[in-house]
Amino acid sequence: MEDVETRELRYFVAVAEELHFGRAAERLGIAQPPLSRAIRRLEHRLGVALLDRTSHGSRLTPAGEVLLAEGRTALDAVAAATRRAQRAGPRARLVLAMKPGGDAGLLPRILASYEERPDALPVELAFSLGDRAAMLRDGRADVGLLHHPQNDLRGLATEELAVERRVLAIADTHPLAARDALRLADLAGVPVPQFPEAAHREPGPVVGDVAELMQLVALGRAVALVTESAAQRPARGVTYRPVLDAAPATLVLAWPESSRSREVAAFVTAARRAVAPPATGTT
Amino acid sequence: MEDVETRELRYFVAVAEELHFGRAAERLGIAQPPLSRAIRRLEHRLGVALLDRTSHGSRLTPAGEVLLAEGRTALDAVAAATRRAQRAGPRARLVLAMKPGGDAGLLPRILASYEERPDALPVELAFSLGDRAAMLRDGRADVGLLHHPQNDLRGLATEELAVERRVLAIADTHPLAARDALRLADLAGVPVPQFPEAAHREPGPVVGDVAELMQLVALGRAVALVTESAAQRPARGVTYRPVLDAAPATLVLAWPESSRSREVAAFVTAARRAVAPPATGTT
DNA sequence: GCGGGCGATACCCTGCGGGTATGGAGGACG
DNA sequence: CGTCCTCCATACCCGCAGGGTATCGCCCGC
Repeated sequence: MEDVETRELRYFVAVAEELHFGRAAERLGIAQPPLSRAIRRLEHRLGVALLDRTSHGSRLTPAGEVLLAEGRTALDAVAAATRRAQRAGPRARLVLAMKPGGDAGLLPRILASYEERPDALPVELAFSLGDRAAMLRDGRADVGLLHHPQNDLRGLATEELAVERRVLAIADTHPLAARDALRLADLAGVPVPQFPEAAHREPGPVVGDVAELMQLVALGRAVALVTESAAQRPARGVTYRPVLDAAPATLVLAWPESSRSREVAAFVTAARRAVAPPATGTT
Repeated sequence: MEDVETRELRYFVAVAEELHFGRAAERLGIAQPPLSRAIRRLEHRLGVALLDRTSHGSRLTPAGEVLLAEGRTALDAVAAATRRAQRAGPRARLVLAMKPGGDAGLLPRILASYEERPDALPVELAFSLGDRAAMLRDGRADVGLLHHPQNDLRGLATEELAVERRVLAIADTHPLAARDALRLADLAGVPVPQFPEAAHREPGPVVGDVAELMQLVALGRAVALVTESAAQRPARGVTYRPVLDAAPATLVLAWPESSRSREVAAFVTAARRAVAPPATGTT
């Protein structure tokens, strides 16, 4: 019951993800034998087998599955601690993670509301098409604009900001664009691009930014479900069509649930005030 | 931006809590100079000062405050990962944290419901008067019976089980026992025992278990607010009196929000089913 | 049966984490 | 105002853990 160092956890996670000591060692930038030894020592210390080694790759034991899942969140927590501490030094600031255009037009009001506070920190916007929830979990961001249920909000506290319908971005020339409204079933065979975000080995083209995406859509090579507010910006060759049975997306302000940060709390309060219609406010 | 080892975090947390390198080193079981070096190296690597050293103790910088809070949760996460992995090995089991008598009488039904499942694991009961929420956070337990708002449920997912009124346990002979009902204000000067749980430097006697507590109450040296169901068990020399304005306690089943464990999910489902009145169930 | 791929073992070396001894600065107190 | 005491930092040393190279043993596929 000694204690486990983050290095050991990183090693184990690498092996568990690769299921191959050689590749894992390469990814970690070390040689294979020290890695084998480290994992072996870890198993010995915990008193459980983590991997079933065969001569053609390895497999996780149940304990290994658990350590993979819990170890990832532990590594995130460690990374979050160091990053947030660094950010709290001189030049302290608040990092807001969001998808470009993913604010439903609310961001100016929210920022203005926050910046009214005398103790407001500079707010740094971190645009990302990737997993913004992960940015909150590992400390790259302090607060984020996310969508429910599209994002996995576990471990995050949230404040609902708006509910948005989603529409389909599609090429003018696409046969489906001739119709006034669509259903999800109509999209069965159509390629939907994946951001690195959803690189869950799903099929479909992978795009890196919004411009690429719109290019693909205009060319008729793909379609994309976007929120109604994002569809305000016209793009050449692209039109928008309602999808009758697409679940709406709820825009939420999210932050790590464990946060006791006064600054995050202040930002959340300011955002809530900015979004709530003044009439509804309970003074 | 290297990476921070858990040892370094433990060292920093010790220093941050003691605000004294010598005492922290003693607590950690090492000498003071290596500790100083480790903290210095950590500050250097993060690029921020964590402590303001004076020749009479030290104080935390803002970055240090952040690292203390976030570092604690990170250490909890690491501990949770290893403990849960160990528990997932052979002799896998589910650990349920609860206060003795803190189940509002629901536990037998919950356990029976869970044990009906063919894949049910053995359930180990972990009785604790201490911080049961912390047991979930650091992996000593998998699920817990907690009270809202008495427990800090941040980072935990919960399922409401019951709402309980709280009553005052008081000695027969106590002057206040003569009255039929009390208000919180009546308890102003009366010592309320603290469990190590609430050892927030509050005044009042500290007790280690329920027997000690009841002894103190019977002797008139203390009173205790307990849930109505816990008051079912009579104790010699102790009576129970309603407290009109004591906020009720909600008994909740709680588990780590980040848990993806199939077993925890099964237990929660079983508990929900056991507690919901059959009529209300949406078969 | 043989070759190739993968993990384990053997062995060495460097650096880091730990120790003791001591210096230097700042506050308390006579 | 000088002295002492407290506390952290520096200097120096040692041992081991963590990393590297070379090689073995095993199993699977051909």
